[in-house]
Amino acid sequence: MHVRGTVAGEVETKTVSTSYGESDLAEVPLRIAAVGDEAARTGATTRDAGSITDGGTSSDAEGGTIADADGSDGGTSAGAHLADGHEPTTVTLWNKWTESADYLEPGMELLVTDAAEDEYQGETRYKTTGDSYVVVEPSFLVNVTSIRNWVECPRLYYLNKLSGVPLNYPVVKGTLVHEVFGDLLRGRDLAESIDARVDERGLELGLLGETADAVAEDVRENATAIEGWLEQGRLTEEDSWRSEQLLISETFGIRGRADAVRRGAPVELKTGKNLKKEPRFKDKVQAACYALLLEEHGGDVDTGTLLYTKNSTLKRNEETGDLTPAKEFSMGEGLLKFVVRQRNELAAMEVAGDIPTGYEGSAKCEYCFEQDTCMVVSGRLDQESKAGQIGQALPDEELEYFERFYRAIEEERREVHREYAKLWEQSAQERADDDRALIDLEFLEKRELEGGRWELRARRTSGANSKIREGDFVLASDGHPVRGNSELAIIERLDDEIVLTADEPVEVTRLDVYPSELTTDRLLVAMHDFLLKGDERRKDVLFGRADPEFETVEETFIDNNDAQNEAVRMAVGAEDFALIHGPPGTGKTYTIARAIRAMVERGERVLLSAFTNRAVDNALEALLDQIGDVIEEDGVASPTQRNGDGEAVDVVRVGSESGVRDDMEPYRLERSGNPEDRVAKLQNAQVVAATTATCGSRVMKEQAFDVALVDEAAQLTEPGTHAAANLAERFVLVGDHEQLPPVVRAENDLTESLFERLVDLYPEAGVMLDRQYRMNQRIQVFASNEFYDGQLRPAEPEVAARTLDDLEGVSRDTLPPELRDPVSFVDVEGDGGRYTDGEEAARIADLIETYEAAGLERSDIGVIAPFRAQVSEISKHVPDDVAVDTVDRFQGSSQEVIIVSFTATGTLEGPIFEDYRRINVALTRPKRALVLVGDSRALASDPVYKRMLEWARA
DNA sequence: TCTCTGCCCAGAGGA
Repeated sequence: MHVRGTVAGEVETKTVSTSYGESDLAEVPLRIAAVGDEAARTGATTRDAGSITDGGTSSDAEGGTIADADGSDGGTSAGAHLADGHEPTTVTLWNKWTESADYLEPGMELLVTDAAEDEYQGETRYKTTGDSYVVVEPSFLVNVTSIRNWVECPRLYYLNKLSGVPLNYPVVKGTLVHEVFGDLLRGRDLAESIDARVDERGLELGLLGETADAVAEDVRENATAIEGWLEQGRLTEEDSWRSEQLLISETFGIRGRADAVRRGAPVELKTGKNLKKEPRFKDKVQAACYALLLEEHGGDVDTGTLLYTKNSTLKRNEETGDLTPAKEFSMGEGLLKFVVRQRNELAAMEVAGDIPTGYEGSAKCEYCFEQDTCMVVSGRLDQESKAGQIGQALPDEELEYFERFYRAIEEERREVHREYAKLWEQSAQERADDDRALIDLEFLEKRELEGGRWELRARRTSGANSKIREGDFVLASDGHPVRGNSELAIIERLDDEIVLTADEPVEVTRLDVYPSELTTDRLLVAMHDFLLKGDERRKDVLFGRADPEFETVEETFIDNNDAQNEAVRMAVGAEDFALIHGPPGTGKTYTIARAIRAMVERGERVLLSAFTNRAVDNALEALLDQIGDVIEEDGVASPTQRNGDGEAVDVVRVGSESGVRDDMEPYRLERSGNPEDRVAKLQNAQVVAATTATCGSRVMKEQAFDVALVDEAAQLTEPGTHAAANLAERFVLVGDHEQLPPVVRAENDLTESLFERLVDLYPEAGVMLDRQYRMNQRIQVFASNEFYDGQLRPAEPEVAARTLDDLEGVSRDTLPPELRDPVSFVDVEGDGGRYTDGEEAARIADLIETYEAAGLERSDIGVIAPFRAQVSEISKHVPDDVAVDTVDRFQGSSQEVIIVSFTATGTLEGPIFEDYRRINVALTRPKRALVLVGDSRALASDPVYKRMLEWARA
């Protein structure tokens, strides 16, 4: 039977004499969550456990045997122990599993498979058996490559995570050969595959200075060896192959993608050489990880195959050694258990937030090719390290900064891991309710595509929403993302009918969001680069050791708005950085565009970035409008724009097809194509626009800029801002810290943006744009007084006086008197719902009808609510062409009329109302009319909302 | 259960 629970106290380790001699044991006090054949193993709820039908994994079979031998039945004892699970139960871990016990701390999760029940002084206990695996924090999914790196050296694993892997040819070639291998397994023609795969990586190859022909030849050499070996196998035996399978083990807490699975056993491809008889140890470890994954998915694996393709390209006379590419080895239980113990050590360290020293492993530093890097990082970060330290440690404030942000980023990572665990810990319905899955789909068809991939189609049977979008990676399954038949797929189209592509066919009935650590990884690397690779002068300024400097610029860039003009001057003249504070409607996007144009005219190369694709595209559009004036004069309609002097300005948007807005597609840099051509396109671009996440990509990290301009900077974490700023000599941040802060999963230091910190630290390095072009004077008053010290004013009399009367066919006189003022309040007591309010929704529907009757277009009206639930409630009451959304999603846009639903009865409770920046955003979206709908008693209970009420009713 | 965007996934290799 399997035992699962939470460590409830200190672990006691001792050595005892047994009939086999001396043995180690560790006694773990465990608060038991589940005991049984299935529920405990998977950590699933009892209800979920019942739905599992295939009890076919080998460990289950063994588990059953042990339970029978003991004469006890896991299923029945489960209920008994769950009921009195408050008192910790002692679980004894024997022999080598005591190693894993060493990492246990109270509060950690522990799983013991195939445990035996024990009576000791009238108390029920559990102990490991010969078949047991002990898994520490099983819900923390560790990557196979992470385990592989960790086994090589824990410090190497850490360095990889911290500094990332830069673009280099061996890695790109290795990836290409793997892709071709996958294609061959799916039956694609070799020559065709090579051409297609090399073409797809045109941009990267170009950056590496490679030509398509040379790379294709190199890949062909390796791939031909594989092809030959595959042919041999086909001739001699009935092979069943599966390529590139993503596997998740909820028992062992491992995830990974096997290159190939042949007759149920893993095959790993390596592009390097190995002249020894045996595979390298770390390669065996990798294969063993896949074996564990495959066992959980119903296999029984006792061999692994390593394929060293370079072996077959070597000449006999070059070296004496074993030149056969394929090396098979048998996988014993000892290796599998070793791998699990290593995984435990890694998981425990990650969960505790510790940093490895290298002493955990046995690798010899003098043989390590990362020795120098390791010593430098250890030295500069003042970390204990087996390799030793070189260089001077960073100043204390920088070390403190590193630790603070490392901790914060790792907390974010653990949140991502919790998302993985929900794949099996939550039921399908819970996942769907959480918008993380689309369930109950009707499978329509599968179709093999050219190149061996598959197109899958399914239809929705309900109108349920989810956060899944086109271009996303999802787990497509025939029922369960982890236990069922499941493939990593890409959403190609998402209407009532859903179109996906995947490597292998699945009869899709369910789609789950596949969480990604990518953003977290990039934040960590960005912080590392800032502290360890960055410019000393920048650090002096950002750590308050030197003041930011500005070159005086006399030129007038914008002649009817002093603050905007000053902002452009500061942006252009900044030696270090400049800050542009742009409250709602103050033309910050225009100001950015003007500043970029000025920089480009000075011959500078500019990076334009923001957190979201939408913000990047908005800013890019404004820039194109500026330089676009000249195109129209010249009649040049191409992505190459011309500047004021008639010189070509090359603008490139870097991003994925699904991320970039359709009208910016002509500017998007396609990654595939001829390497020389691709790289020229990027290197010649004077303006490159990309999200901050993309700025952390290998391709973007090869680029250098004079200036980085970051829009919506108040919504970026500090490391996120570095991702863009690291690529440039100086930077300009544009944003408004009185609007919404960065979105982070955990409560931590990431919630304050670099923008806000610098505004506080160096107010003189910034300008606030104080003229707004959006709101009627009456609408603007509250936000101006409450959030901008009364500094925000209408840019022109026309703006101050704008009303609905200005719109064609609209007359305020036909509105009821209470709606004629630009700001009105509609008191609705509400239905007392927590996250919805049907009465408010109904009232809002009436209001929309009233506005329509007065001649307003429905598309001119927007409705804002604090909760997603209320957004869908309102959507049920109002026509489709009225935009209804959360505050968060309305940021950055505006409407003629905005109706705000407060969704609170009696009191204002909950964190959503505590952040006043959210009301600032909601109240500053309208141009001509704002209607607040809510319960006046609730609103009056908070001083800020009370002032808002007084203003609205005045 | 408060809000929620990014990112071709994970792994690719050197000695």
